[in-house]
Amino acid sequence: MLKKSEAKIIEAGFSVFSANPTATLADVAKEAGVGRATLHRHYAGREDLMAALAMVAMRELDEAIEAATKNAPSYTEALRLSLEAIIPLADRQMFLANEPLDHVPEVLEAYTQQLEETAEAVDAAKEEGGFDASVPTAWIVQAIETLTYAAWTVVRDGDATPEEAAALAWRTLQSGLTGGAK
Amino acid sequence: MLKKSEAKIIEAGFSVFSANPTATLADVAKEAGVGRATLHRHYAGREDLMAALAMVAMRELDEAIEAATKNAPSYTEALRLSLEAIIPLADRQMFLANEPLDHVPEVLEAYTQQLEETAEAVDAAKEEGGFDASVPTAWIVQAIETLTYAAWTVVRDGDATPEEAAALAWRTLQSGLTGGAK
DNA sequence: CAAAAATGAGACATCTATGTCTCATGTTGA
DNA sequence: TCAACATGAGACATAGATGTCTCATTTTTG
Repeated sequence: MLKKSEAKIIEAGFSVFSANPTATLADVAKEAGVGRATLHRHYAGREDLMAALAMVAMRELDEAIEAATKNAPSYTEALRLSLEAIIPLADRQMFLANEPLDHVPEVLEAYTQQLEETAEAVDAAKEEGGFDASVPTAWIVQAIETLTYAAWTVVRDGDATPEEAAALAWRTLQSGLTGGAK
Repeated sequence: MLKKSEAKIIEAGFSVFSANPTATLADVAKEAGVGRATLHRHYAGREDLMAALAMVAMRELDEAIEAATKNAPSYTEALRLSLEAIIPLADRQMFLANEPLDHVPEVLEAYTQQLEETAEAVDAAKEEGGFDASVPTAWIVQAIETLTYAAWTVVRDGDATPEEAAALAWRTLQSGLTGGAK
């Protein structure tokens, strides 16, 4: 459990960096209603803070997926439910995608594990016939990631509700966007 | 036509910023084999340089698409050919996606126009039956963009050749990744 | 060749984010 | 209540990137 100040700083970090990835630590402290020195007492520097945010973000993703797929009837359906569950979280976390955190071992390990879990889920769905076994797993994983991003984008732009965006992303993955001839 | 130094600086900009989006102007000048002052003589600052890079990148995209689709038999096929043509250019330009250039009117206008052209192409493809008319154009445009990014990523990671990646991206868009039941 | 333009190198000033430290104040828990 | 602890405010030093300027040299152009 995080202490009170730490929680406020983390929350402010998500809020401020989502709006502006190059925001200052002073901006974060201000948003958190906390002195700049206090921020430094808890997080040694920008990189530490970013790493902490990344860890929280990945834990939130894990929990959301866990909750969404607890009673899923199949691996394929679990992937669909995961996609749906993740989209609302995306706007809190997308800024992390552009942060160079690979050299923080803890973060790298957690991220790698998440990718592996997705790959395993995709492989399991392939077994069920949910995905074509001849399509590389690496591509399916990448497509899931980027279509999640696409879904978040259209929601952000007001072009769709989260539910609509999730449905579109899943349809794109599963059956594509082709229409019948006119 | 760019002068010699300007061309070298632009090329160095693509190279250096692709590898590290937060690289210094000094890094760019060094890579260009040019004095730092010379860089400033041509581009007032980082933002100017980024805007110039963005304009060049968009012109390159335009030209690649123009060349690839000149003799396309249909709008749908033109989109497929465009996707294929764009992927090899992506690694030069992806760093621009995370730059906040919206407040440079020239860049914003060019970017908006590119999106509009894509939307028009998608609408035309819908007329042909290439895409389901009931799927929002905004989603299709977004899916094309993000799957292009996905394709670039798997190529970068060595998981596919550009041709394979283009084929996978197009298949995902058109017919999805579903397999038959096992 | 001679004038004009472009360049390289480096000095210089500036600005901003960052990180550290101190001290007075406030908060919490025993 | 009282002692340990956390915090806010602000001063301070630093480092790095940026932008400007000068001057000698090179390159281009007419």
